[in-house]
Amino acid sequence: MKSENALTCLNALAQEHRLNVFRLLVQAGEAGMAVGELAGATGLAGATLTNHLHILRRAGMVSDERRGRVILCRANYKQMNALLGFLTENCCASSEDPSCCEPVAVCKPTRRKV
Amino acid sequence: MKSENALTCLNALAQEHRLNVFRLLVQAGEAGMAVGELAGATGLAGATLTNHLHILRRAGMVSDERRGRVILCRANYKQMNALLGFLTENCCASSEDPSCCEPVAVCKPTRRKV
DNA sequence: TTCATATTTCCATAACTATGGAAACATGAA
DNA sequence: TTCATGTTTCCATAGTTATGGAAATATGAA
Repeated sequence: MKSENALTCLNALAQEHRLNVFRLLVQAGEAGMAVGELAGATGLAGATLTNHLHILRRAGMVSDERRGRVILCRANYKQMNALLGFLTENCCASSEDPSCCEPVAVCKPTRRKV
Repeated sequence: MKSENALTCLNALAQEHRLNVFRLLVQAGEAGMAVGELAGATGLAGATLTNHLHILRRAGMVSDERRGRVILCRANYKQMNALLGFLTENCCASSEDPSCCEPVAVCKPTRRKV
């Protein structure tokens, strides 16, 4: 991920309601959440939520799919991982301090299919 | 890290010049960089840079130390790692999608002193 | 003390962002 | 077609953020 993209992603997440929406979508997982559900969960007015979703979409953090009248939103884990990759490289890559990368408990101990 | 803090950190990094400053400090490592050096490297006016540094400091991403007439700034890796931890948990923790966490090359393969 | 250098604070201005009402658009049901 | 529902677009307003000049502060050197 280029720093330009990372900026867009950081920006998308650097707002209370958008971070909240993203977390809700992460919790919802594959099932996703309809825009209306998100509106209910966050208490945001429709137009406001649409604006925030637009910013998350442009950043590639959220994708959506129309299902009849509702639009189902999902968190885009790939993009989130790309962002984490960027931040990790830009936190650790050029540093000589060996302790720099250590303490992050990076991911829940899920089985990895290496 | 609480989501309130994460927001402050995200916000600190979600700006072109601040991300740039932070990356420069990461590259500089332990040696750090003086405010004046940062001004030279970024081309920002003093007052502008001070404002950005203030935001990075408040977020705990940058610490500084006076050395005579210059003020030496350093990236705070601990805070960066805490932010990465927050994001990772909020990307992966509650998800049932096993592929979610996989592709992140989290840290450069440094020797770890487990 | 006086001076030069480094940085910050103060302040005004310009630019951007968040908010939400009202109208428009999209879809499916009757 | 008509209607109800879900979502977006349009637009104005209020609030926040970025920028940098000028003055102030801090430090060390002469």
